[in-house]
Amino acid sequence: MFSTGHHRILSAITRLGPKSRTDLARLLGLSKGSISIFVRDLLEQGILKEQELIFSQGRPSVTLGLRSDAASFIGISLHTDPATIVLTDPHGEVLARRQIPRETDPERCFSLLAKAVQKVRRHAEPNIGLTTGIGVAQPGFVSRDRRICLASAALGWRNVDVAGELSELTGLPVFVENDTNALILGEQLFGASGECPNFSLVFVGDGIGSTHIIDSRLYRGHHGGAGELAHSPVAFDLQNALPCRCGNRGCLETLASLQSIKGAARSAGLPSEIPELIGLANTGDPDALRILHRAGSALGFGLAQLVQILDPSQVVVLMDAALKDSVFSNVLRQEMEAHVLKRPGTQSTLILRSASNDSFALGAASIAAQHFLFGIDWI
Amino acid sequence: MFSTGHHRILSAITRLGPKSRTDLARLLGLSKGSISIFVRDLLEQGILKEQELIFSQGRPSVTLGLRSDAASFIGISLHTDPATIVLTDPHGEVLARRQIPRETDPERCFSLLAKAVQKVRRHAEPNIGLTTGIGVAQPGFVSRDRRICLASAALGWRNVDVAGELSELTGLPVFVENDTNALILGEQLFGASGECPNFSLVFVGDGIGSTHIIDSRLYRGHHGGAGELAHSPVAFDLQNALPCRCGNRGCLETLASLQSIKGAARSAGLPSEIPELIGLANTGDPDALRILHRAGSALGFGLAQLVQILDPSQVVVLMDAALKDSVFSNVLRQEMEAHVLKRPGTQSTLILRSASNDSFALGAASIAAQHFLFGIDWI
DNA sequence: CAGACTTATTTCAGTGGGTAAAATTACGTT
DNA sequence: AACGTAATTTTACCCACTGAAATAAGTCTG
Repeated sequence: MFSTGHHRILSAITRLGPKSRTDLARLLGLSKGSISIFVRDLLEQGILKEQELIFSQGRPSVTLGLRSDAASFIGISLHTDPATIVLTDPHGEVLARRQIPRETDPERCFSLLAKAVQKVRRHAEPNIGLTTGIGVAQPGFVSRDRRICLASAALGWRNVDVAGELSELTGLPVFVENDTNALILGEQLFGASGECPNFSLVFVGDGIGSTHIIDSRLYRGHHGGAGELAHSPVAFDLQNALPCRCGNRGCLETLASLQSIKGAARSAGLPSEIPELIGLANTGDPDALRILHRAGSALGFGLAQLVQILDPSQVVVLMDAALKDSVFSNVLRQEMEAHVLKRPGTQSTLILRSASNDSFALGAASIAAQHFLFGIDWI
Repeated sequence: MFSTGHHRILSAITRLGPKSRTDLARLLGLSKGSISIFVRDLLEQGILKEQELIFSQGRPSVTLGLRSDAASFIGISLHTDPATIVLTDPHGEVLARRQIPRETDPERCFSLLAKAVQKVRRHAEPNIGLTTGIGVAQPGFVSRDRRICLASAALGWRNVDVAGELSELTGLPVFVENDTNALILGEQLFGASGECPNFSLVFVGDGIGSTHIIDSRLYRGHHGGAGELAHSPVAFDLQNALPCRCGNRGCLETLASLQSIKGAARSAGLPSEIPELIGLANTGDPDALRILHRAGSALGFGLAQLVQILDPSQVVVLMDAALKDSVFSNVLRQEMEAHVLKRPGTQSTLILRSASNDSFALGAASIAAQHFLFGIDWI
């Protein structure tokens, strides 16, 4: 239907914002003639719209933007227990959302999800674009073709044909992706990092997840294990190195994940819920401060490793809102800066952001959006 | 002259070894018809040759291989003081070599290099391929177009137009690259890692250099600073963290570089030359053992970080031959394995290799070779 | 050993994704 | 109204590549 030319145009406009035909020709290295034809197709299909006239000398250029009703996308997050289902437009605006219990039995899970998808679609305004696909974000490993869940400890799944089953029930194409990968793809498509060809994202939750966009593409690692920053070693002296559930010692996860923070709080006789712990720290409680300090500096240390090895243009750290506004953040930033090579003007920037409820589901939806907008081989 | 089709064929054959036309069609996703035409051109130009008949059922397939006399390439290493100049064939065989003092004054340096290049070319057998280009491997930062040395502390150069000057003097196209980058490109083209789309290389010398091939392409980092593994932090507890020349504390380089090993040996009143130190360690000297052990485990620790963050298919560590056959290697491997997530069958493999005198020059030559074989946009 | 079969390679007439340049459009300015 | 400028469209053409048919060069089989 659409050729790479069409998809490249959509890619540029989604990432860089509205552009004129002449801009696109320059940007993509195509002739104005080709752009003209591609754009006509996209206008006819109701995917682009002529948006704004820019006056200077000569004929005004007309910027082309994505139509909000070009299409719509379903995103499903299985990251935490209430599973989240969202319906978004091509700009990442949430048109409808829903939460349902996350079943671990595949059959029942998919059946509930399919029903929720129907409800979400019916619940949305009538004048939205045709829904073109479903993205699923789930913890664990996923096959390279984005169809099969190879293994997920959290869900207890092995070799579950998620795409096949869910596609059968809903009649829509389904794309499955690891949850943190989905997050960074969402950041790339819907977020502020669209122009960056090289950046990394780290998610701090019960565990720690990381992923990288390299050369504008998701980098999975050779065995699909890139982004195991959680198990990057931070404690060199084995006396202090805590044992990790992975069997090794000194992993970042043993110091900086929410689980480990809660564990440390419990051992110190403090409340193990994060908001309470941060409240205590704010009152100056030395134990609470010590725990948060240690966690923050461990993460900063791990991020410094990442920056030294990959030199991304930016690192986005996504975390609980409470955590983001606590000592944790400050220490994290300080410690990272203390361990990163100083080269003025060419440093990687650190962006701290609080995760929303829909972050993962939005990321999932962005994968379906990518497939619609950019075509199949942009994986 | 040659289209991407030709270059893709050469790329496949260089990396994967001789292949039949049908293999190439399948491998590159082109029709047999196109391959036929491209191959005819390459045979006519004397770049490929029909090599071997493979008999099975049906018409035997004929494998196509690179002709050794298709072309020849100059590689210049400015990595250490005697600069090395080699002339190689397309397989990375050294046809002639020469060493000259490494001048730091650009004018004089280039003039000497140009003369050495002429001598090397004259010195080689007469029946070799036309020399098509010069690669230069040098410490420091290089512009993205591979022409200018932006900054090199070791040479004291800033914004030196290496390609321009050397090209003027020799009449050959010149490609400049950071030394460690040249190393990994040589490994990719001439070495055993050609098939790997994702691998990393770490060089242990006076400093520590690292680079990554991601998706078959050299990854430089967003500011050209990927591969600063040397300044990745390994010492978490600041009491033990040594100050690094970069201004931070606890960098890998403060523990595992040859400089730091020699420094530690000197402080302990031991001989500061590596072979002697290793000799001592072999006799069981506790101080020598301690120093080598600490260096090895620091590097293993850093490599574990790299593996966790990037998940390469393999990590090649290039070092002094003596070092490679010492405790250092064993400890390095152990420490890395102790800190890498265990996932059977999908681990990154560690390859230890001793650096030869020509390693950097060969890497440099491989860049000229890449340009000839793969065309300009493969950077 | 002839003919059947199999597989590799070449030939050849399209096709689709582009390009380059001329023509057209739509503004401002004089 | 005429002119200058820059954006866009039209038009004629190019070329890399495809798919199918033809050809080549072997093995296998009765």
